[in-house]
Amino acid sequence: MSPKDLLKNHGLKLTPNRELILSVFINNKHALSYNNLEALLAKKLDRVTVYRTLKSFEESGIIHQIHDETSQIKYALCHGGTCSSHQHSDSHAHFRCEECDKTFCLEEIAIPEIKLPPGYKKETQSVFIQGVCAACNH
Amino acid sequence: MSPKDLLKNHGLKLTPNRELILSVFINNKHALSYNNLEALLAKKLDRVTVYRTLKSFEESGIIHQIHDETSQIKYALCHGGTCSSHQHSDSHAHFRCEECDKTFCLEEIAIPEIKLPPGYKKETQSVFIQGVCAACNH
DNA sequence: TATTTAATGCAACACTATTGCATTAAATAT
DNA sequence: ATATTTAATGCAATAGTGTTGCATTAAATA
Repeated sequence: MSPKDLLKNHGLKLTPNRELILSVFINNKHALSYNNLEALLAKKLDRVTVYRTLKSFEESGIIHQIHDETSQIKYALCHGGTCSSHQHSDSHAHFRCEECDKTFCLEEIAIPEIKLPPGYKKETQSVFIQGVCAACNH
Repeated sequence: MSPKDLLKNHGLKLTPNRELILSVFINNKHALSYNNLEALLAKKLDRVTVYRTLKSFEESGIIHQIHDETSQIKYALCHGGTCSSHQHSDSHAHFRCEECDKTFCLEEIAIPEIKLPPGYKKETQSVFIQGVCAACNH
C-alpha cells in the first residue's frame, strides 16, 4: 500500500513529512529507531516532528514499538490489520541479529501459549530473541 | 544467604555500600530500578556508585537485568546458580503488574520452546508479560 | 603496618525523548 | 476559489536515565 493510502485509511492528515517517514518504513524490512530514521531520511526533519509522527503512527495502528533491549525504541509496520489505536498485536516475536544489528518482526513463527500462575491475568506479552539472522548465519 | 556471603562467593570486595544495596534486593521480592533503589536506600549513595554497583553485581552473576518496556532498566537477584558473568539465564519469564507497577521474575512457569525460522541461531531469549498479578487480581 | 588494588564521590557530560509555544499548512465549509 | 478551522511543524528549552574522568578513600593482601 502507498504511504498516501495508508495515511488516509488510518484517518491521518496527509503531509509530506508523514509520507516521507512512512515510505522509509515501507522500503525497509527491519525496525527503525529515531536515529535509524534520521540516517535514512534524505531531508532533515526536526527531531520533535519525527518523534511526534512516530507517536501518531503508533496510536493509529500503523506502526508498533519494539523494545529490543537497546537504549532506543524501535518501530515497525503493523501487518495483517491486527493493530489499532493503543492495542497492538503481540502475536509475533521480535528478533535482533547481533551481527548486522537489525531488529525485525518474526511473523512466520508461532509463539506457543505461555501460561501464567494461578490468579494472574495476562494483558500483553512480548517475546524477544537475539542471535544471528539467516542472512548473517553462514 | 547473607549479603556478606553472597559477595564473598562471587569474589567481590566487601564494602558497606554493596552490603546495603544487596540487602535491599534480598528484602524485596520484585525487581528494582535505580530509582526504586534510591527510594528504598536509607543512606544516600552517589548515583554513580549505585550504577557501578549494579554493573558489578550483574557481571558477577548476582543480579540480572530486566527490560520491562518502561524507561528504566530493572534488576533482580539471580536464583538457582544458573547465572554467571555475562551469561544470564533466560529460562524464566518476567512479569509487570499494571496495578501495583511491580516487575518480577516468574520462576514457577515454564517457557515453551520457541522455534526460529530455518537458518537462524538463537543466543538469548526473553519473555515478558504484562497484566495483573495474583496479589492485585481480586 | 605497608603496599597494592579497587571502590567511592564529585563534576561534567552524553544520549534519548518530551513540552511549550508561535508559526505554517492541511482539511473543511462557504 | 476563498475563508475558516483544526492540526502539523519547527525552534528552544528541558527532563530523564545513565556514563566517563579523575582525585580520594577504603578494602584486601603481603
